[in-house]
Parts: sequence; structure tokens; C-alpha cells
Amino acid sequence: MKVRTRVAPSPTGDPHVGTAYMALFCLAFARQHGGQFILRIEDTDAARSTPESEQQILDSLRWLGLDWDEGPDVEGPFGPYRQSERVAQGLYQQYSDQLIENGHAFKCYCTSERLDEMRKAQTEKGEFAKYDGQCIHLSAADHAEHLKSETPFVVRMVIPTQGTCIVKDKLRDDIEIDWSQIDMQVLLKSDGNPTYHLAVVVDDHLMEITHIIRGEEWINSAPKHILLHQYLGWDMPELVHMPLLRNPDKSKLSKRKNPTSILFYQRMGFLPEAVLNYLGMLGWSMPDGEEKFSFQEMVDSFDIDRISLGAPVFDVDKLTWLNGRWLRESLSDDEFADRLVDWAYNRENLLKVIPLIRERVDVFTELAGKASFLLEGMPELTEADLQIKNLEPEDVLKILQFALWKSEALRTWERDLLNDLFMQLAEQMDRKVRDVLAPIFVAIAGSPVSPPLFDSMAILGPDMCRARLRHSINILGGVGKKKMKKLEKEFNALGR
RNA sequence: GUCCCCAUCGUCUAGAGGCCUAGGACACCUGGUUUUCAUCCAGGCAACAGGGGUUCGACUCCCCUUGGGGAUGCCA
Repeated sequence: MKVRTRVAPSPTGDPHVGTAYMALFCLAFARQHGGQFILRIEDTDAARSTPESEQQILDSLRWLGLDWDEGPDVEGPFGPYRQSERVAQGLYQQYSDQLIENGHAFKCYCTSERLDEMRKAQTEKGEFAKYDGQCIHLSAADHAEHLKSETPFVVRMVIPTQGTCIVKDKLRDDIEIDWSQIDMQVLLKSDGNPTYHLAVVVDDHLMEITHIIRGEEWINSAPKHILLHQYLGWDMPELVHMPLLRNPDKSKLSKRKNPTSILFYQRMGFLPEAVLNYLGMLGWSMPDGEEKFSFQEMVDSFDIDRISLGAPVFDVDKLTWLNGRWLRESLSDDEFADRLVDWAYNRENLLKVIPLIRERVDVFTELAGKASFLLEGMPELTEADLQIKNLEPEDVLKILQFALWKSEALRTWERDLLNDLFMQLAEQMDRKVRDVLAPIFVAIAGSPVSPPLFDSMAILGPDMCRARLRHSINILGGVGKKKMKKLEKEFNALGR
């Protein structure tokens, strides 16, 4: 059997290190067995998917060297590799129809209001919230009537009313999940797009995926996937559920608490081989215990049974140490110079910076000091640096937190949009623009005197800016749980 | 609430019943090398969540408790 693995990110935000983590193990496993690794774009959520995000995912996985054998930009025999294009071919519709025909799925006309109420009532009774099956009993006449009145509908899958599903996972004992705990999953949304559950099953089968390596968060939906394979008469691929990367507080790694974007680590000046090495040592180890290893070395000694199931905390300190080793031990001076130029010390990057700096210098020697913040990581700040004229320390903290939230909501990171965003914030907070911007200047530029803020932020990019805002918030002692709730309330009251 | 997964130093991990007085690494502390700093070297601190079994013998196997996490969407 030829091994084929896949990673299937949805292009709905920044390229996540979790995606790279899964891709790394998929690739390592595939390479170890002389198999193939496929990149598939799961853009069935029309409202949230963007082409920019897709491009970033492609770029950052490629930056890491996680090259795919087939994907949206690499021709392959099982294309297209973008689900939206597969939707256009009517691929999922066809299987959805087949499932309905065979009595494995049904059309459901229930409104979201009714479903909300139903779930609420079930939860209150201490039950597992799931669809109550109302539309499963509809007669042919009922369906005809709905068809005539063009009632929007979804397609749901039929779930056994009793018994247990056994989920086989290569890394753990058999998992038993009662069918009563499985909802009659929507397969086709009312807009005609498939949900993840239908799309993943159809595509994995059609693309001849043999091993599904994915996050632990999917264990509970595995029964749906197994059942769909049965309904369609297909063989189920082998399952490997990887542990989830965690924040220092052990919750699932999230951008609210940590920089999660691969772009951030690139921007911070990490080497791709070090990042990959670090991801590889989370949940996996070399047989001889060596911590520094290249991807090829990982493949050469790869053994899926050496994956440990405890949830690893993503520790930037250790990544930094490892990156230092790569820098010192694996690069010649020549290569070091080349990498540095590739990274940021190049003409293209300089041309972004010069327009902001040239008016502010008289001789070249002044340049480094004024532009350094654009090439640095976290600015070195103390609490004293964040004492701002006209503002109480509480206000500074609040402004920074609000700025962070505002910036998290921003979809496209551009100068003018940033400008609008913070003008709006000042207005909503009923404060002078200058006062609101002052702490943000310090947090971003490391000094109250700096080139224009929004241009600088645009150059630094969203991840670096968010990280710096968070950095300053932490310097001020951070925001406790209680205070966070209060601030959140206040923030939401600002309106949009 | 219900279901599922997981559990070794603060963090990443080694450990497949006796090799464990639990090993390595990051972080931290101490000392050495270095004009300084960094690197490097040497050393130190620090863990088997708790309770029951099984066994001649449990970090390792089983059960319970606790803790953490996840799922519970017309998001993936």
C-alpha cells in the first residue's frame, strides 16, 4: 500500500503553527514510507475563507520546507485540491444525494431558532445536545411542499439510535463512543456547500489518503467519519490523533494568548529549520535523545510510536535556544550573511523603511537608531517607559488592551485601515487621539518618538504588532481574569 | 451538564515490570574559560497527581479519585 497523508487547513486566518505541526508529522510519516503528502485547502466556509489567507498558508509551509507532492499549486492526479473548486464540480452534492437515496441522510428544514431552543432545553436537562430528529420522519408530501415553497434546508446524516462506535487510533487503545453521543451532523449546508465532515470523507477517499494524521480535537467526530465511509462503502483510512499544542496555561494554543502565526516566528528571525526541529521535538523524540535534528534526520529515525500523548506547551524560550544552536552550529559566516539578507537586510525591505526615516535624519549614522525598532523583536521597556503624560496607569493598560482587541478584529492589515481603527477607538473612548495613541507608540516603537505609527505598524505586520502590544501589557503586570472580564464588557459596550 | 482524550522536574521529554538512588534538555542558581558580554565547560535545584489492587517486585498493568484538555455549530 502506498502511504498518502494530507494536511487540510482552512484559509480563515493567519497560518497557524498547529497546521505546520500536523503537516510536519504527515510529511515525516509519508516520507518514511516512501509515500506522498498532499495539501488540500478546506475553504467550504465561504464567509470566512480568503485567498490572502490561503496564500499565506502556502507561503509559510513552503518557508518551513514542508513541501507537498500535490496541492492547489502543484498539479496532481486527484485535483482540484481546493474544496471550493470541488464544490463547483458538484462532487459533494452527488454523494449527498446518494446518501439521501439510500436512507443514510435526510433533508432538514428546521430553523436555527428552533435548534437553539432545542439545544438549550436539552442542556438544561443535563442531556447531550443534539438534533431531535424532527425532519427525519417527514413524508414525501411534506418534502414536496417544502420544495414548492423553497424552504431552505440542510442535509443531515442518519445516526444509529443505539450501540457503540469503536474508533481505532494508531496511538491509543480502541476508543468507544456511544452513538447516543453523536449528533445527526449537517453534511450539506443551506448554501449548498458541504460541511467539513462530508468534504473530508469524500476527499480523503477520492484522494486515496491512507493515514489521517490530525489533531486530537477530532476524536469525537471520528464516528461520523467512520459511519460515512460505511454508508458510502469505502475503506476507512487509519487514524492518528496528535496531541494539541498548548498555551503556557495548558489551554489549546490560541492567538489570544500567544503568537500562533508562522509568519510571526519568521518575522522574529527564527530559522525555518529550527522551527521545524522544535515542532518535531514536541510530542516526539529521537531514539538517542538528541534534540537538534534536521527534517531528514527526523524522517530517517521516524517512528510513529515514539509520539507521546501528553499535550506539549509551546515554549518560545526553548525554541529560541534551539534556534541559537542552528545559527551557531549549522551556518557558516557566508550562509549567515545570506540568511540575514533574505530575512530583512535587503533592498526591498529597506525601501519600505526609507520613506519613513529619511525626513528624520540628517546623516546616515542617525538611521540605525531611528529604524532599529523595525528590525527588532520585543522592545526593551520598563514600567516607567509606559508612564504616559495625562494618563493613569490603569488607562494605559486599558488602551493597550483595547488596541490589541481592535487589532485582532482587523481582517486586512493596511495603513489606512489601522488609521481608521484607532481614530475610531479614540472617538469611542471619548479621548484625544494623541492620548490614545501615546501608549501604543511606546508599545510598538519602544519610544514615544518614532516614525509614523500606522506606517510602522503596517511594515511590522499584525503578528509583531499584537505581540508587542501584549508584551507591554505584560510589563504593566498584565490583566487578571477579573479585570479582563470587566474590560471585555466595557470594550463590547464601545460598539463597533 | 453529557461524552471523549490525557497525566514523569516550572517547561520539552527518556522510560515497554526488576537496568530507577528516575536519565537528558530548556529555564533558573553557582563556579571556570573569556579584556567585557555572549558562547563554551563543570556543578546545583527540581518530577513519577492521590488512593486502592495485580505481582516476589511497579513510573511502567488494572480500577477509582483528582487534575488538565477537547468535543458538544449550517467553523474547521
